[in-house]
Amino acid sequence: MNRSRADMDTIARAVGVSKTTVYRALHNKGRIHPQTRERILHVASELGYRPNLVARSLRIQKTSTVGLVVIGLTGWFYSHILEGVDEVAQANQYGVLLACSYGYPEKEREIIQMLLDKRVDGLIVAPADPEENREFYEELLALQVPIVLIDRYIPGLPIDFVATNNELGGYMATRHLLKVGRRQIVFVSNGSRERRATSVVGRFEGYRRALAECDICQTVELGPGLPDILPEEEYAYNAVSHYLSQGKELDGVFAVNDDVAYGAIRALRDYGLRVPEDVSVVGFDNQDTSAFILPPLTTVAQPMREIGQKAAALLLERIHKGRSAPQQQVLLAPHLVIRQSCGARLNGS
Amino acid sequence: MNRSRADMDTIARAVGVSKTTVYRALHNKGRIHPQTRERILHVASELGYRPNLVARSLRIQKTSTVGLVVIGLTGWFYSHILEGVDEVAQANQYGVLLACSYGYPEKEREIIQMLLDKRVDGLIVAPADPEENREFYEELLALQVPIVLIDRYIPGLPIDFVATNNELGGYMATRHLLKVGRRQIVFVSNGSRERRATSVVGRFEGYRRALAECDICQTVELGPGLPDILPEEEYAYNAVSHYLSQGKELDGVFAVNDDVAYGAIRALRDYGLRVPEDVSVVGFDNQDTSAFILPPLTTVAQPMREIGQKAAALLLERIHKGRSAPQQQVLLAPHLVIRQSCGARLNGS
DNA sequence: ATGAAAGCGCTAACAG
DNA sequence: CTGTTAGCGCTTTCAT
Repeated sequence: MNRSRADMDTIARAVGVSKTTVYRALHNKGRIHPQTRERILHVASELGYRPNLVARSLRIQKTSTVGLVVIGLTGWFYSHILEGVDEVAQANQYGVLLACSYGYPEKEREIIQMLLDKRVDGLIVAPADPEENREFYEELLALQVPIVLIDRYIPGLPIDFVATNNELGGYMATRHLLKVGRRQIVFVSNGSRERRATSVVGRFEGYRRALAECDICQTVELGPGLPDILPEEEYAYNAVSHYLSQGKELDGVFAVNDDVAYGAIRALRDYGLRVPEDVSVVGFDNQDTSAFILPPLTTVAQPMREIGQKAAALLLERIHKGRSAPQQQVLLAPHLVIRQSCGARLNGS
Repeated sequence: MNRSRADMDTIARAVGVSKTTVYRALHNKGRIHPQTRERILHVASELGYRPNLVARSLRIQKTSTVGLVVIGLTGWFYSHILEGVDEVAQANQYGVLLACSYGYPEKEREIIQMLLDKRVDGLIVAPADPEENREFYEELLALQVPIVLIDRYIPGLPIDFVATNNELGGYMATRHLLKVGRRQIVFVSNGSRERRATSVVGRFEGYRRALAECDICQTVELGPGLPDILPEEEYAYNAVSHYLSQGKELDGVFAVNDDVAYGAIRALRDYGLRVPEDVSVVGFDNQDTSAFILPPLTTVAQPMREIGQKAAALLLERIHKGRSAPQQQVLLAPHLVIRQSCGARLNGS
């Protein structure tokens, strides 16, 4: 880190003025003689001066850095969220300190502690579990740490939060399956750890509500119980295959995300069922790939990049406005992208 | 940032000792009376003391933070690299300051400047362009900034670098196509900006070499020239469709990555060509999805997470060992994953 | 075994 | 218009 070329003091000495004057010249603040300013600026660039932001941070008690903790990065979802956060952070001259919890609540705590020790100005986090770290978040709240949750929240805690309206998404997906005449619709989720996340729970609730509206009270869930194996496609493939091999029936699949849908479709096919003729399937996320597989996947699109942007914007607002302002819950609307995996529209793409 | 509860001075006063003693107790350094130590530790946790890492950084001239700049995060590739970096960073108590260049060389410079101002201890970067920022990197080199490049390098500059052996990957892919009897093999790349990257150039070179070995000197490249439109699937779809619509022929496709392969396959199908019966295609990256689409995609797998890990490890080594040690170029071996899109093995997965 | 004091590089209040 | 001084919270040298 010792590579910086010169500090303000060096410049001051070189020009023959005081450090304060250099400061004024560099920040164009307060009265300063244009000539002096020029000389200073010239020498500064001559010496390749660059401000030491850690010194500044220490002095002004603010780092212009936000901490971002997510479950993992390999999925379509968080990648996009991250870009959204990055965009607004860059636009506001903020840095982003990133770390993954990989789904472990205790790691999440460690990471956050570390970020706090590094004195980030605020935090954006996708909590690994809705319950495990409840007390921890209560403490953060008490400490007035600016924080906004994304994708998942901690029920009952007044923390700002931005996500897709997952319940609505699940409802829309299921309604669509119902509309194309399906009645034996199963919900395929992913690993059991993920299953507890409020986002997944929301999708399931939407699914349940839609079924209930049609007087179907039995919900069938595939996934939990199986060993947690990534990749998601494989997990789903196993879940659906297992269900089918027991002689159980289904004519519709609501997959918790597109990757899961791919795995489900493959399992159906391998079992001799045609999609969409025999079974309709709808996914969640609208990955780019979903428009190009066969059959093109009907899926619930959520505005991921916007979640990231909105979360960052909200956090910056919190950081600047401070403790005031009540909790904000931003729920972004999902929308259904109809393709061919449900048979609703066998042409088009 | 003012939310910290107590500093060393507060503790010192509370216990009735000096700041230095508190320091010794907290770090368990030097001689200190066990009793005093206990008392200090107790009061510290009582007060919820947390070290101020920015103060420490200023003092010791080291931030325990690395800067990471990538092109974008929405692809399979960088997501995985990032997790690799994150893993070893966490294991070594380092933080990761992340930012995306989105492919713009000037943004890349700005970002790096900002990271340097924040005094990161080192940088990991996937340079947007092999030429545009050449001088800039020469300066960084002169300034002795610890830096390792990933995925793409700047030809001629002695900067540490870790990536897949892309030339070999391209060669393996093309050899395979040749082996299954294909002779009219086209290379489908993506946007023209990306096309300049050394990783893509490498794949192309491997493709060319394999063809040359079979006395095929004509290479055909699809992609460059078309408007740069994301998503990649769509770009590839257009490129292949356009080629086909001109009445030109092909019996093999080497796609620069799996997403491009999906788009290509779809274009072939829509044109009435069967994969793998009429045309063989091989991709690059081995995304999880590739094993589940139809036909399962034959593709060149690269060890992405390892690239991230290795890059981080190499950087930390540089940071600690300093200027010594010659440039290191780490090329990780790719391997071919044979599925069914080439027809070499119509069973299995 | 403990303490005093200096200083990392910057900002900001106060004086002139 | 410019300079002096103090201090952010920590580490480290030198005394005691």
